[in-house]
Amino acid sequence: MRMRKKAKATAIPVKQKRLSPEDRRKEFIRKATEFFAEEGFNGGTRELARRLGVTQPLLYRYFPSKEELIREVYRKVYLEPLDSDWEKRLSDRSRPLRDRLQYFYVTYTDAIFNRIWLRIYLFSGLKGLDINRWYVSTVRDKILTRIIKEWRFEAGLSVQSKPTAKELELAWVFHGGIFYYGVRKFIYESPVLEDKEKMIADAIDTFLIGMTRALGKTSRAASRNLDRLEAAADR
Amino acid sequence: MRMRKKAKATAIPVKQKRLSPEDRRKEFIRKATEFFAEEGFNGGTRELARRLGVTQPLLYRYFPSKEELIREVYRKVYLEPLDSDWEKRLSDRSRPLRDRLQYFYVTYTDAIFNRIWLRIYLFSGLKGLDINRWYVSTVRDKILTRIIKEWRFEAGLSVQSKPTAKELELAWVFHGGIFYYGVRKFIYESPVLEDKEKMIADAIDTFLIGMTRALGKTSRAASRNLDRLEAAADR
DNA sequence: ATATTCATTTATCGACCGATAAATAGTACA
DNA sequence: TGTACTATTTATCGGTCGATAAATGAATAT
Repeated sequence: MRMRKKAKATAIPVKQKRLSPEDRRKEFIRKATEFFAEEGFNGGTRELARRLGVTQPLLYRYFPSKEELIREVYRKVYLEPLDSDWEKRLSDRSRPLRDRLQYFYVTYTDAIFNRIWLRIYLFSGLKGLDINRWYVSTVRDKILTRIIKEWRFEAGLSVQSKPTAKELELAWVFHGGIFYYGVRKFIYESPVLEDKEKMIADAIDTFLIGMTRALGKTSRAASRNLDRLEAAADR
Repeated sequence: MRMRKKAKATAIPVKQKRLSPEDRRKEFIRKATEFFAEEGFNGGTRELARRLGVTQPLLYRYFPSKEELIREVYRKVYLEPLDSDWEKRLSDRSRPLRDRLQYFYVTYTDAIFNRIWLRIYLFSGLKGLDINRWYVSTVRDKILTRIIKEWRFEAGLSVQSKPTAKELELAWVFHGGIFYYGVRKFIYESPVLEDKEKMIADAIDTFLIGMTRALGKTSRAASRNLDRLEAAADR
């Protein structure tokens, strides 16, 4: 059934305000992110403008088109979780990999596990955009490949060659399992184990053991490492 | 930029056909599923009708509204992967749990790992519909709870009590990791390890070891079982 | 052959969409 | 205070949307 008539927005006569263009623009992008996260990218510019407390044509003074505004939203959302120093810390071999993974996934999920980020990510993912492909590649090349490299180092294996397809797949399943926790909590709004850090710790332990079991059997160092890991997992 | 004018659909004069109402209806739902999977639920009824080779108002002879047509799509998609005998087979204790899990996840993912199912699922999930909540609950109560129960049995633990939050969380991360494989392949269209069965086998091995490590330590049977599992994982 | 039935098409409605042009009003500076 | 500048609003356009009513025409019964 189609809505007959929308209750006319009671035009509360708020005194017209003027903001500096930069502030306006930032505010527009910020609120547009919230708006499109809830409504999807088919949300109308009129409703968006209403929530911004301005009229719809004003949007077009700041963005040449709705599509361009949405592109700004993408840029902000996709770059947000990546502007950290996680890459450096992930490679800091003065600490055990297990601790580094724990730190990385806690901070990374602090950045992306929220309704807005996840919904924008999923909406844009369904559109098959370049930026989404770029992000997935980045996760693979910058995060998972690095994790595999560090794991190989701790396992006493060669660090030079590219990760094998099997290594990558195990890392993806691990990463995806953690990611899905956020989807369950913020998209499906399903109850989850409240202690996120514990969930991550368990996933990491399982992942490291699984990696060593499935791929690290060939070296003595790997076996020693497995023992150590399993002992650590007892904590 | 907005499209100026759509190239008029060259009205190829296909002789008007009459189909039986039942066939028409089924065909409409089938094609509508494909259509909405690609375009999202904001796809227009005119374009849908064009792909069906009929005119737009005809849709309203078979469905009172677009919303009702979409509901039929939901019903079909959400029930499709569940009309199997997996629940029985998952509980068939004459076979090792590892094999049962392998069989279940191979057949389950055979059903849901395709572009259409996954996209409809994600689109509808973002709308926060009841049927999506119902499906997630079903996965938890019928699949994961069962898996935990069977795992407990093999581990020599009590089978009576409900799964703990921690057990459920480990199972969800496992399940989500596998699910994400399908998302990567069919939504992000990212390259994945082509051998799906191998991916599932590795995920299962890792999961079972992880479960026993994290939760099964208290019983002697569990320890024995762990040894057996680790031996099996060598295969 | 003619009448009846109903699947399907043609025509059209009102609402909403993104976008543009012109009018208005807040602000800064002389 | 007056004037120039521009942020913001009002008004409006063409297009698309879901939905409905009326006209058409293919199958079926008589």
